[in-house]
Amino acid sequence: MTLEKKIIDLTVKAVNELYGASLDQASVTLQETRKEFEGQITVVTFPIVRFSKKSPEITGQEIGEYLQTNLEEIVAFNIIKGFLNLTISDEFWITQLNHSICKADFGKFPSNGRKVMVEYSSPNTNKPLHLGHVRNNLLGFSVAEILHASGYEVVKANLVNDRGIHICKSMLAWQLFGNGETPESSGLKGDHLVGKYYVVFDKEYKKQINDLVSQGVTEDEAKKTAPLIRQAQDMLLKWEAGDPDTIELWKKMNGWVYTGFDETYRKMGVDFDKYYYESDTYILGKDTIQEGLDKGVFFKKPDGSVWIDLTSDRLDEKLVLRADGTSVYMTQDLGTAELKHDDFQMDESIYVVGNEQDYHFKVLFLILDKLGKSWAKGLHHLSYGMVDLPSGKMKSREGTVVDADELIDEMVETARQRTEELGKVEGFSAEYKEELYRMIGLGALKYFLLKVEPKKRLLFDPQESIDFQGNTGPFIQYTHARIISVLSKASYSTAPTNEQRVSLTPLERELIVIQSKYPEILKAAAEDYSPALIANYVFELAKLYNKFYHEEPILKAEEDVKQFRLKLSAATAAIIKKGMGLLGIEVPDRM
RNA sequence: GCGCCCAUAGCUCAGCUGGAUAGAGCAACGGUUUUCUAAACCGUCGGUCAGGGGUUCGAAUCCCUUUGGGCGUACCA
Repeated sequence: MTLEKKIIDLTVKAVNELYGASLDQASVTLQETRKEFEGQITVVTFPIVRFSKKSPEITGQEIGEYLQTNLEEIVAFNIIKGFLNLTISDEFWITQLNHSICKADFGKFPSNGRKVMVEYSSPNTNKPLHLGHVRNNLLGFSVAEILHASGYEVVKANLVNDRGIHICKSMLAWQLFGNGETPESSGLKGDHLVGKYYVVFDKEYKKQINDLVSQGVTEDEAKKTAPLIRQAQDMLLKWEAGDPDTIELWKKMNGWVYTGFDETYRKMGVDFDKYYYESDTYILGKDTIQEGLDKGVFFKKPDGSVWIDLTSDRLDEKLVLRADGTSVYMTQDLGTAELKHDDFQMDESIYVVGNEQDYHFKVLFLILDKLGKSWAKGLHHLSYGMVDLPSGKMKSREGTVVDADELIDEMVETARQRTEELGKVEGFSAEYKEELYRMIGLGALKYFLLKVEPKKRLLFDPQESIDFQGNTGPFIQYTHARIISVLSKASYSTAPTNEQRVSLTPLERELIVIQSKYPEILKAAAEDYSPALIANYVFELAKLYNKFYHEEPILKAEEDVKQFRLKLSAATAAIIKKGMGLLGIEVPDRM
């Protein structure tokens, strides 16, 4: 039983014995004691005052005395303005360090027997990945790691959007203007090559629209009748009909894209257990529609289209199948949800998708619930905000995007420059240097994107967004390297548990207190699907360690103090490494 | 029009189920290296938590409302 739990139980008991009232556990509020006061854990007495019918000060005094006599861990207490601050014995904290924090499995929860799918990335195969996708990928990967560490079995899935009119646009443009260009002949990465033709399509298409408009056609009409869009639509029909030439072209160009994506994924350090392709799943969902009709959840309009009425849930009527029997987005998402569940029988399923689809997922989950799918309540949309540039929103077709590959390369390059300027690479091998620059550059980028709450929009200024000082990835990586350096100077390997330490300095105590919070932070991050909680926690830990490092000597301390501080340092490094690992960020031993 | 989300220091962000004088980082200014990595540490400056009501012993946090921004409201995905 945790100390917090003991305090809560005893407080309830104290209220019962002292005031003859029954207080429920939830109304005992504990919080961390503010730094300026003595103590580590604080009981807020205000909720108890109505039972004690005494002033907060007297109530605190009485509860405090009761707790101190009945809990050996509490060695002192003080009351300030109705806040009962409890001082926990140093012995308790030392025991925490020795018997919990130093364990290899600290912060790793045992299996909870539940399976969760995290679907993320879900790219279109007509253009390379950009900064927005990077946020998506890092979020998805990190959430998967966090859920795994908190006891889930995790399946990472990627639903690739590999078909549709937008794919045909790239294919058509390549066919018309490509002159047989290939990744090999052009030296372009496959996804970039295909993306180039997506832009070409748009340019040529606009040209045709302008021509038509200048001939007196309205803009709307021109958009619909321009030869290029007609050809693209024809191509889509041919694709759906299984025309061999079209399929061959599609396979060839998608193959280029996948090769490119694989490289980008590898660079970002993300991976997947299962790929789904929309070219397989887009026909799904019709059975579900029939099921819904049979159950009376859906209804048919006179034209034959199928709808669901969600007005009683304060939403709209929503189309789920066209009059001609073809699918809409919702149709295939219904089918895909069933497919995924049939494949894995997971208890929960997380969709990492941008917040412009909030409404879609709300409706999707609601429909599945109305269809009586027991697993529908385990579905969750992890919605995240767009990444903005100083110039505004990113738009692929207009070329105002921050390309993922370029961004990563630039980050690594900046890391190289910074590191060399600091003159820290003497004696490092060429291989290690490359590895280090990659770690730091990527660490900076990942931390920058993950430290912000997912649902918030994010402003990315290429000129100044990514720093290497303060609340950044490199700061935390540096702290880790520093600790490893001290440990290696002391030839420290394993933690002795029998040093004679009995009292702690304030900074040592603070460090153990914050270290012991790691498991609950991990749990909260898993519940909220929020890597940001981990990021902010690790930063606090690193910051506190740096202060400790600066103020209290380690190697020059007396032997038993030295051993203790080494152990404290090793524990800090281990938590930093684990925490950063949950964010997909590696930490170097030297930098 | 309707629905959802956001608004905290000059900038980028924390702030747990309401709790003590609202916290970091960056930027600016000033200090700290013959001592374990100065990508660090310490200090100064900086806020009517968008505005207004309400609930409460107590509100950045909950409710209502106004304003500003974003997204959605497609037989696109």
